[in-house]
Amino acid sequence: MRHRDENKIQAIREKAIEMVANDGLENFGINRLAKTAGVSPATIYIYYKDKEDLLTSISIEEGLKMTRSTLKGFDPEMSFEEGLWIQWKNRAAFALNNHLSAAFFEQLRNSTYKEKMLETISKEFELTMGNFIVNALNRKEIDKMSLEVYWSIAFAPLYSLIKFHNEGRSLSGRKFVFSQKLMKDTFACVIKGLKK
Amino acid sequence: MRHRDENKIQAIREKAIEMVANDGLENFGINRLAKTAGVSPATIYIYYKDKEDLLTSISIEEGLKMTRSTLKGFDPEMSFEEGLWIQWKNRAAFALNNHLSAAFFEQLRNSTYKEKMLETISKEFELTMGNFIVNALNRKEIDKMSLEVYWSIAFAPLYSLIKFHNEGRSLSGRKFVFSQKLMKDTFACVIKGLKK
DNA sequence: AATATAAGTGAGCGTTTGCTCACTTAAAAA
DNA sequence: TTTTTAAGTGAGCAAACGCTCACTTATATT
Repeated sequence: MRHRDENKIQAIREKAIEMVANDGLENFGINRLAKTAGVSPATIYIYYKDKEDLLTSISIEEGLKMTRSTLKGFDPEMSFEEGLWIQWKNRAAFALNNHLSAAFFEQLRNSTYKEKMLETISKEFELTMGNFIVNALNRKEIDKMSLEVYWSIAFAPLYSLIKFHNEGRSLSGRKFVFSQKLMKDTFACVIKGLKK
Repeated sequence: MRHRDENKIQAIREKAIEMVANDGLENFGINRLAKTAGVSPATIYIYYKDKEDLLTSISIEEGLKMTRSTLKGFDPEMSFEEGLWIQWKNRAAFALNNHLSAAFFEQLRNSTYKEKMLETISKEFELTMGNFIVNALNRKEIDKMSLEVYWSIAFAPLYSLIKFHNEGRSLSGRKFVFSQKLMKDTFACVIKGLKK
């Protein structure tokens, strides 16, 4: 039996991420991917059932990477402020160091493929985060709120900053640059709003 | 000279929005749109140069509708809290009453078409919002911060709530429902973080 | 009624799409 | 060394794609 060529399988994954991140999901195609990855179209179908399977599989892998990276050094028993700050730092670092992965993920999160991937990924998030928020509640660090409201206040601002950074877009005249100080200031604002 | 049939032109716009909102940008096509709108493919090209022109034109129109709707009854001279709250209410109302428009806009905002549309739309936003934030600064209602940071803290949480609502997704077990009370609570949190 | 002009069309163009098939190649098992 | 198995391929299919063209239709102008 012939060995699987790990270079090929990795080229497929890597180029798929690159292409979706750079040219958008709406311009992504299997034939183009095959050509870019230096592989026959048929080879892709050895590893993935179809286009949808390829995109959802890769997005789940990348999503889990991102989630795990975000939770590195985090413990649900931590104080609310410390725990949230670690996640902000981790998440920002991932976005800056894995720009293509993050952009790919963002594309899929806003597409018709989102259901399958979010189902898988949010489970990991819910478990850890559910405990964290319950602990913070018990210690009376924050007010009672649903997980969705919590997410919207605690994480949405960070995601927005990252998006501004990635798009290189600026609302004001000057170019927007993501700095540690800027993140810390924004975090301070968010924490102030959340804390009792 | 024959008259333009407003029904046709409107059907094209309407169905384009509907199709992108429901099936995603990656499944949107001109032939399909023509069939759905009850029109010849060639007719579409009377009104729009090509597919890109159609999508960007419509997205700019819808985006301006949304922006104007959000600023209804708003005045940059208002107190910070009152002004921001009006925008929250307006923006939420628009999202709930114009679900398809909002979903269409969100699809394009996360695609390769975003540049052209955001360029046009954010101008209107910047002017009004720039004044508003400068006024709040002068009155010492908030701390100095860039427009991007302001946007990320003041609006990203609301957009996140709306997204949860539209996706019908729930992180917790129960289904997430967007209520006036929920919005008010979230707003209180955000204001608390922003106010001096 | 005749003419001019722009709206609107259906058939279909060349290309690209997702995907398959008959086939070759590499390596383990016999 | 031969056989078996799965990896990997290039050519190419049917369907869909974006878009155009020769044409018909409706209305304002002459």
